[in-house]
Amino acid sequence: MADTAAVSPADAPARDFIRDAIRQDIAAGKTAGGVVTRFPPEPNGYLHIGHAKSICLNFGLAREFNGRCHLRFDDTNPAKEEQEYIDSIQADVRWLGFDWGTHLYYASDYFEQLYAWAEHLVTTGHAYVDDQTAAEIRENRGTLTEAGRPSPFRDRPAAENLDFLRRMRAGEFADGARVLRARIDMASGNINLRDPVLYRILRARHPRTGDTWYLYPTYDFAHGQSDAIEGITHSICTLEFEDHRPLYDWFLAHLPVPSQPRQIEFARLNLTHTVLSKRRLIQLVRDGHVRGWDDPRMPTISGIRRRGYPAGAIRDFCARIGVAKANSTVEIQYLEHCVREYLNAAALRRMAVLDPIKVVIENYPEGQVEELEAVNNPNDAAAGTRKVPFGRELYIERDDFMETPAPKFFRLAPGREVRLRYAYLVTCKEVVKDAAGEVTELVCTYDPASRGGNAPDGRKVKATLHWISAARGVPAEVRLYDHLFRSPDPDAGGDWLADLNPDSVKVLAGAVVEPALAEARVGEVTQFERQGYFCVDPDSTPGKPVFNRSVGLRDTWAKVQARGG
RNA sequence: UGGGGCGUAGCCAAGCGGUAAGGCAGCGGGCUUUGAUCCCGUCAUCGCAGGUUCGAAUCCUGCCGCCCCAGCCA
Repeated sequence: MADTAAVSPADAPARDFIRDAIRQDIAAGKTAGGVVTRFPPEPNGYLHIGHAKSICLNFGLAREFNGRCHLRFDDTNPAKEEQEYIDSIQADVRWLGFDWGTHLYYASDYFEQLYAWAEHLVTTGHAYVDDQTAAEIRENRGTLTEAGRPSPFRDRPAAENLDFLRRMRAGEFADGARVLRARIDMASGNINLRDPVLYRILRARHPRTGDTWYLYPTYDFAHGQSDAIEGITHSICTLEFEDHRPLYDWFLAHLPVPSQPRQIEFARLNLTHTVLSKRRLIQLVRDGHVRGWDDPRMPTISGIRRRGYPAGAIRDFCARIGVAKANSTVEIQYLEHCVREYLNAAALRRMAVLDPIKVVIENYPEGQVEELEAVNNPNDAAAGTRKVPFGRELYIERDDFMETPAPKFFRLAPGREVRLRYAYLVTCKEVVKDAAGEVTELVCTYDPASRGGNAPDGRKVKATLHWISAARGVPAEVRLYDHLFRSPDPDAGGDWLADLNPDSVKVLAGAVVEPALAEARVGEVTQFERQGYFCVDPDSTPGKPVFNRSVGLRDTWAKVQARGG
């Protein structure tokens, strides 16, 4: 399945408050060097669909404005970060279809410069070393309605602060013994301005800098300055950082930074029937509620990829949900729609019987096999055709037969004639059951004159079924997925884990697929006609392919059934 | 009760003073060798209340509701 398949993104150029702001900045001459954005993940977990929104936004902006987008790891907290995450994040961004060129950076690349700026703030009287414990600092920070109290060390002489800061760097003090704080305003209504911590002592091995540092900058002290160093013009982040913008700007104003980036905040993505917080995703993996970060039920990029969602569909989804500042939760059905739409154009059609029931065509010659021509994609003539073997013994879907057909059920039933796709019209003559009363076989007759699917007399049938030759079909395992959580908002009930969907995966070990599918490669997605889109899982073995259902086809019959009871 | 945001249909979202785009879902219909795709139709007066104006979702005022902030996390 080519990722280049046509999906028409909105014809009109995207329009949102961020693009408007950038256009204004360009018009005002504030972007002489071009528009530069960045995607700044912390390598403490795997990327998920929410990050995809940010990635598409940042890289998309760079593309639209002929600028560039940097990939920068926000690796300021070695206690939580790992190389595994650094690697997976790069793979995921690439898979999504974006390229940072030579612009791969790490906040840790700037540790030396950041430290120099810390000394600068100390020297200019804008920062001080605080000896208070973490508890004391918290205590003195005040509350939402009460101002904070100044630290007893707040007015320490600059020379003394500088000495302590250098000794902090030299590793003379224990973890947590002292911190460097900005001297701003302990009474500010914005708590971020109540003398925020700039550096903390932390003896942890950093994935990139190893053991060279005993102190690490906080996010606030690292982020804006890193943006400034890289010449980022627009630093786009999520709403929870809105309160940090005054601090972001404060650093840019008080330090001799090489550029003045602008921070703009947008609402992060929320999706129904899943969770998107890193903490929870980690918990799902660690506690074994899923099989790993790439479990097809996970909203992670790696999970989505294994599930068979094409990168192009994700990009389309991100473009269609838009960017705004209102908190919002997108229905997961919208994502599924985008996947279907993309795959409808791109995926080849095949036949597969998930839950087989045997059919014997009693008037079809024993031992005879015919190769019937089937279309690969009715919406794309260029996809060509293939041959599908037909024989006396076949399998059809158990759901496609009802001994006593319900109203509006127009598939196979005793005495009823239906079409076997690309093959013949067949009529059910007899129902064979086992001792338990379970239907084990259907005896049918076929109309030899209906080869290909149409009768010369022009008579119509109301249903067309997919089928597989019993002799030539290939056994397969098929995994059907449903939403990971039962309710739209797993949090609503108070205990999100209690909302886990016990039926989020259903394994069908006895499926049988057409021969052409035996050659499908891992990751390839095809449409199983009348059922959905299925992706070859890496668990596949030479004799037995394993398929993940990416998403089902729209099922009007299921809807009718549900409505009718 | 401090500070910062947000409120347009079930969901997402345009709109930037001139009389409510689009997509998803839903509903009705057409086409059909996938009950798929595709096609057509249908589906809101903009949180509330005042005010300004010839005219307001768009401006002003006051309410109401929701979200974020008191990590040496990001």
